[in-house]
Amino acid sequence: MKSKSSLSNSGTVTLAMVAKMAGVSSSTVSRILNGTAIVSDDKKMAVELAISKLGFVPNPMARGLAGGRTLSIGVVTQAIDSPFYGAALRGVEDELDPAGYSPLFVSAHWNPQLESRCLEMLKARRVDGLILLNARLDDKTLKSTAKELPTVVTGRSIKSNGLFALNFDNFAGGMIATQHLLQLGHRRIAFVSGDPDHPDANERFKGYKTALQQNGIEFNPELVTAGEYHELSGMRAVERLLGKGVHFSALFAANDQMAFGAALSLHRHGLRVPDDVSLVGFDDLANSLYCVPPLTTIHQPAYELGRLAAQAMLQLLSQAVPMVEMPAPRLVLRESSRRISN
Amino acid sequence: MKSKSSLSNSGTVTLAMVAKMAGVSSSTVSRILNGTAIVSDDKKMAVELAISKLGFVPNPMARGLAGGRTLSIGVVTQAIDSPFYGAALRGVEDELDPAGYSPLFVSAHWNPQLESRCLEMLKARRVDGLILLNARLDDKTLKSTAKELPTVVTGRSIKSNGLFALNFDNFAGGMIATQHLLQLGHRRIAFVSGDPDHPDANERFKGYKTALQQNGIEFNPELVTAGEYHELSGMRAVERLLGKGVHFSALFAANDQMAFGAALSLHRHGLRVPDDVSLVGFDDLANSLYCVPPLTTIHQPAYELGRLAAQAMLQLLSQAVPMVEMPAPRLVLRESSRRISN
DNA sequence: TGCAAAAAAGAAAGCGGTTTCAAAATTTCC
DNA sequence: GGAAATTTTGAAACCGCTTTCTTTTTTGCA
Repeated sequence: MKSKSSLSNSGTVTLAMVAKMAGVSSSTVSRILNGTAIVSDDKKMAVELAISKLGFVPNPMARGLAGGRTLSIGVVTQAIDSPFYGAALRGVEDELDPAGYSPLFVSAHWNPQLESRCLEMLKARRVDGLILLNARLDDKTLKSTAKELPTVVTGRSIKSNGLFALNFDNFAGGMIATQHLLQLGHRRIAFVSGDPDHPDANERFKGYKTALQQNGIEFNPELVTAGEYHELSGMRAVERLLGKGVHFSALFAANDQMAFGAALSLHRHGLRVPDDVSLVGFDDLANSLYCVPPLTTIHQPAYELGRLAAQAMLQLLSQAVPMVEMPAPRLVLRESSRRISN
Repeated sequence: MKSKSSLSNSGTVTLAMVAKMAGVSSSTVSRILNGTAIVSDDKKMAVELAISKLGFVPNPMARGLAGGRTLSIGVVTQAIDSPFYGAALRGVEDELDPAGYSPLFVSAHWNPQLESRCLEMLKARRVDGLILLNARLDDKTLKSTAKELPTVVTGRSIKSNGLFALNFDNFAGGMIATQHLLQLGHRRIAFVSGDPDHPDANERFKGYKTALQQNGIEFNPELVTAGEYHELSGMRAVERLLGKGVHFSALFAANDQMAFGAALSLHRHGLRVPDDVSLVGFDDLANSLYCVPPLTTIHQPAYELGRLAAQAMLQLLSQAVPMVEMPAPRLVLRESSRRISN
């Protein structure tokens, strides 16, 4: 019933209003806004004055429609509530924000089909670029989406036009963790692997095997059992190991979450960490530092991963060849591992 | 150098193309898309056929520009990488997605100024609604933004037009936790409070005091110390308590993260949980279930909080009066608390 | 069967910017 | 000093969709 302005046209100041107030054409205002062309100083001042006077904020919609850019970049993660991805997302956010880009987060829950749907959705929203954190889609699909949109992926090594991959050296990480245990005198080191579908899980496993081998210790399949990267699977893994009567003085879990589960299960069985079994995780989640006992683990810089991915994206967007590299894995020594007793 | 299509006009199918293929006007296609008016069945079929044949996906930009709606809703959280907010965000995501809305997440890091900037940014992006998870801005500001945009806030009780508040009963939660400890025979129950700026922290504190009082136990300020809702502050709190030589048989931390820190500190001092001191947290984070020992805590349904907030938003958006309510707090009994050992 | 009223479909005007193209204002240079 | 080359600026088309306003087609009823 109101006489006018039921829509957003009420308080909205438009570029045209700025132009009128400054006594120039809207093209000029646009050019100043985007730095698209040289504008005389006096007009520039007049426009800037008008902008601040009116409190003008460009409408991203209109910009997107007209300019073909949305200043938003799609970020597909596997689970927004995962401690690992959470940190990465924050890194992305922190890096993108000063550049004027907004991240659009979607979770694919490790489901390739869902992941493609997410991609479709992001494309429909006309994001300017795509960051895929540990995507589950195959290389071919990724390469083809990279043809349409600048893409940064993590967790795999792959090269293509418009595509940049940021990979952490999971193999080295696996080796370092195992070597650490070896140096402490452990010989029977159990391993809780991650989902074999995750390439990073396999790399960590390979690191484990290689370290053993390099130290002249035969790989014993009995000592390894599969987990699924979450706490419960870590618990179950230990149950299985113990249930089969397998003896081990140390346990290396392919990620921290499983290590937490393992620690609990060990505790339930009256085995103390690290006195009875040394425990090493992988990732260095925020609360690995605060669990009891604090967990020795391989530091994977999730936050930095996010920042780097975003940085690479920004470079891709400006036609540059991304020049970023992941830090090398390193061991964080805490209290869950110790020299073998007796 | 390519002859054409440097912009997005290459593979993009537009509504106009659908219209042409179906032999109708674009208005008709739009109407079918939005259900804005009745369209004869034969045209509808033709259009739907054309849509699927062409693989047409409406451009949200254009939609937003023309229709004034963006189908996106702004969600301001405090820290995207916090375990608590992570779960809530996932709830928001899960609820919004089927309705066709996309969340736009931004983190304010508990900084009111940053929070206003986030709001500005979201408004500039023309979101259709705002969900504020435990905002730090004052009620007045919230009420005024609610005038512009449907708003859902959590963590406070406030009523206004276009504003819906979803509050968890932190007071009751605090009482329940304390009563639990009391029932186990504890009399000297230490309390690690949260940041006094958080209204929810204060409510929990009040719950603690009230429970004591109801059981005829005098409140002893010596037993309470302030934390800041993160692990480290929980550690420090225990250090302080122990440093002052304060004796306590149980400790109630105003959130799980501080409880984790407290547990570690207790461990460092050779105090066993729960044998020497019972520990109760608040929130029931995902890994409270997997720490050693699993933490007795007050369940706060973070995921559901997110869902409910999103649900309320959807109802607000459809002009309805939101009909959602937070579940009552409940104790989750685990292994960090036990009857006092005289 | 014929005409007014209702329903369905189309034409066209935005939404708020960017960008191309052409005109006006400056420079440059012989 | 004036024509030609340049630099600034403006007018207008357009991005892809929604919506108002008409026009055309149906339907209802005498």
